Amino acid sequence: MNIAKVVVDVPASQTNRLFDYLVPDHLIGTVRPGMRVVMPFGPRKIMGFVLELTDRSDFDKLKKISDVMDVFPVLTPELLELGKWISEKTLSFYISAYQAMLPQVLKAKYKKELLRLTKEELPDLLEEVFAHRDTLPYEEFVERQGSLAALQKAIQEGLVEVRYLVKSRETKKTETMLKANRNTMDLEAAIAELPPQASKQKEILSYMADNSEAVSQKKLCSILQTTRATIKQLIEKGLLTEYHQEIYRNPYEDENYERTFPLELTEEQADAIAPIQQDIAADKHDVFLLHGVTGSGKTEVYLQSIQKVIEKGKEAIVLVPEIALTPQTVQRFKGRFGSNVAVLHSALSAGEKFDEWRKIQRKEVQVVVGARSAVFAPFENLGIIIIDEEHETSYKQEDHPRYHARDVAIFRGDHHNCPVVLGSATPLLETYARAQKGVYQLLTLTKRMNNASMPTVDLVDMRQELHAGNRSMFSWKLKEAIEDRLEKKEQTVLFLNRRGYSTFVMCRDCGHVVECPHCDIALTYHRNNERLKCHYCSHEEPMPVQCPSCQSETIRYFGTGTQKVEESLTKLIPNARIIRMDVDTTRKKGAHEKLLNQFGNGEADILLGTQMIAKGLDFANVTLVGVLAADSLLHLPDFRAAEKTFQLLTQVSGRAGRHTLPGEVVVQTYTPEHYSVELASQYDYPSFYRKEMEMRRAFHYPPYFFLTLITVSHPNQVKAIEVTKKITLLLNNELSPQTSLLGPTPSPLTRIKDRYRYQCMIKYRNEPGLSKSIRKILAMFEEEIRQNDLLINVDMQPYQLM
DNA sequence: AGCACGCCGACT
DNA sequence: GTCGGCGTGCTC
Repeated sequence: MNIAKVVVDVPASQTNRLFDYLVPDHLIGTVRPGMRVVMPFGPRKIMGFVLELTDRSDFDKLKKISDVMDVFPVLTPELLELGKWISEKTLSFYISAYQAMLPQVLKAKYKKELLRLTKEELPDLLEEVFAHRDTLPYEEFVERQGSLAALQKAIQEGLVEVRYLVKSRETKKTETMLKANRNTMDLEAAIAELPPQASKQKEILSYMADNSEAVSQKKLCSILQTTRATIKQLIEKGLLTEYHQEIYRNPYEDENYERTFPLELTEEQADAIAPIQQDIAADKHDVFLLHGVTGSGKTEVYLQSIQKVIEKGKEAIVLVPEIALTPQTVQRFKGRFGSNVAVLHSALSAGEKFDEWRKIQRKEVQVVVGARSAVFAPFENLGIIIIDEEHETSYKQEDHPRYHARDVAIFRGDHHNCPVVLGSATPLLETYARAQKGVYQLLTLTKRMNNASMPTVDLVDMRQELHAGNRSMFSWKLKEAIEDRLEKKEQTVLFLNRRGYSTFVMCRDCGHVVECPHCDIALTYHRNNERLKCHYCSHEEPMPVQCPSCQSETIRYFGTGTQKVEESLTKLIPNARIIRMDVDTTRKKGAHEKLLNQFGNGEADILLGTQMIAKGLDFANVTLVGVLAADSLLHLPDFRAAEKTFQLLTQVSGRAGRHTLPGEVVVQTYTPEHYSVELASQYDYPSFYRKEMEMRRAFHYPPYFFLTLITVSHPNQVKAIEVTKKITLLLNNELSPQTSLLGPTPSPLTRIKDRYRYQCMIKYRNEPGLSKSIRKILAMFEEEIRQNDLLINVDMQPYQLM
């Protein structure tokens, strides 16, 4: 078993296969599958993942592995299998799939440097840049414009060597620990020997005499109000020793989580949890859809299922949408399971993420709560996987590998013989359809906890409002309701859907809209620095004083950004205290949490925000929810527009009246008669499901048809169209006649970063050879992709069509 | 992806 | 002659 099959860290189609390497004698037994290794690849050295060890190879000139990067495998055998499956399913490279499973810091960092091999003076041209150093970073050689010819000559003559360094980015945080050097008797003696003015030193020593265990320097300083300088003197006198101990960066260190205990389940909850717990007990894999109205206590079902898993000595993964991974959510899991929980989400620093990941790897926790990528938690004894808010689009990764966390969860659930629970108040249509067909098992919660009723929903037709002479963005009804809450000292959540309504800049004279010079999209106005920004590339420019087209000075920003809503709200109800939550106010680390805490403490009357306040918020004093523009999603070119509208309205409404006070929802809309708006106001998911399924069937959309989206992009528009056309024709020959091909059509955003984007949509019911056909076609364009700045993107089961 | 090799036109 | 431009092909 001295040959390793390795996936190399080169994301390219030509290297997307296994390479064989010899394991040198001193590494036999050390190198194991799932470890990262360093090995020569062509003239350089790179990182690779060992997939397996064997004793034979078809290749006769094997090179040797140069180094191992890990003490323990970072990928379990299951994850190695899973990676293969993902890359095949999503048409990505193996290496990309494996990288996606690991924390960022385990990605290799490459450095190239020049190494002097002789003690003698180098030729003038080289010595100039070397400046008598033994090593020289290669970038510096390039920066200082060193002579390539002189370098090549020196390498041939054996004076200089190019060295390739492969390093991992991970760092381990350490803490300085202090220990007394002698036994207690000696310490007393030492205290007596110290000069009388060394009072602090004496204090430290007597503390050490009282506490036999080692103590961290940080702790000691804070207890005794002293500093490193004093401690250092004692170390120099040989009375104390210091050493460094590895510690975890603990992002939740300062927070005290109040322990919670299992609540008594309602009858509905008990019925729902029973089949899940049966599966856990029997090591059986099923996929459950837990369909429960907002506030029906889905989380308690999760918590008590996990409890059973922990009792069995197994592990649990809980996925939560990034946007809902708030301290409130974390609190619920930490509160029940304490330090047995690791948390993984994007607000953590790279080092913190790595530490949380390591707790999982070392089996120091049994529960992980995290966003999409937490589905790869390296547990080896999984007992349950839970995906909360299953319908959320953030579970689909939007760049390679374009995996869906649900698919990964089901793969792992099958591998570990454990249940997968998908929870939602508004399941994705595809999911509900599978539950109807019996592929998934449906569990339903129809009632809210505490016998709370669903808030009443008032639809306000904004067209009538306009006819009646109200031109503001707040209807009379909403204004009255807000004022009423102010009087009663209750709170209001105002929701604005930003998409399609962001602030663009338009000239009132000629109608000219300021667009990004590199993308086909209007620039967004940012008030704080009076500048216009593009949300797709990094382009930024100052707010024009005159219209660039007609020189008129009546150029203004339009649309309804949260900033603008805040302004007019302040005008309308001057005494209201408002907290605004959007991308601008939550950019800083911890800002999100701070704002929510303020609102929770009653420091404001109104919480105004975008998507990020739609989910998971639970404040007892909120009795009014206002939706400013319910149909802003409805007119986007997306077959899920109606579904997304229904989801959003339901989720937002769910924020009101969750506890003892009854809730009310005011929904402002221009299309109150649309079935998604109307049925959401009645909380009627089943009717919405039936209606929407009819539409999907009629227009050949999921779940009746599968979709695959191929996007071609190129700086030259004609080239992009041409290639898309060619691909469409080729596919047409390959696929069955029942499959429909739409294309070439321009992407909804035709130009991004100066690249034109055209697409071809494949709609199919049964196309077993599709991946293979696409692979074949991609191979045909391989050279052009490499040389001609052509990009072809394939998304199997796309979510965002934009 | 990187990197070497090799072939060609443009210079000291 | 040889420097450096880029096209071509390989990496166990």
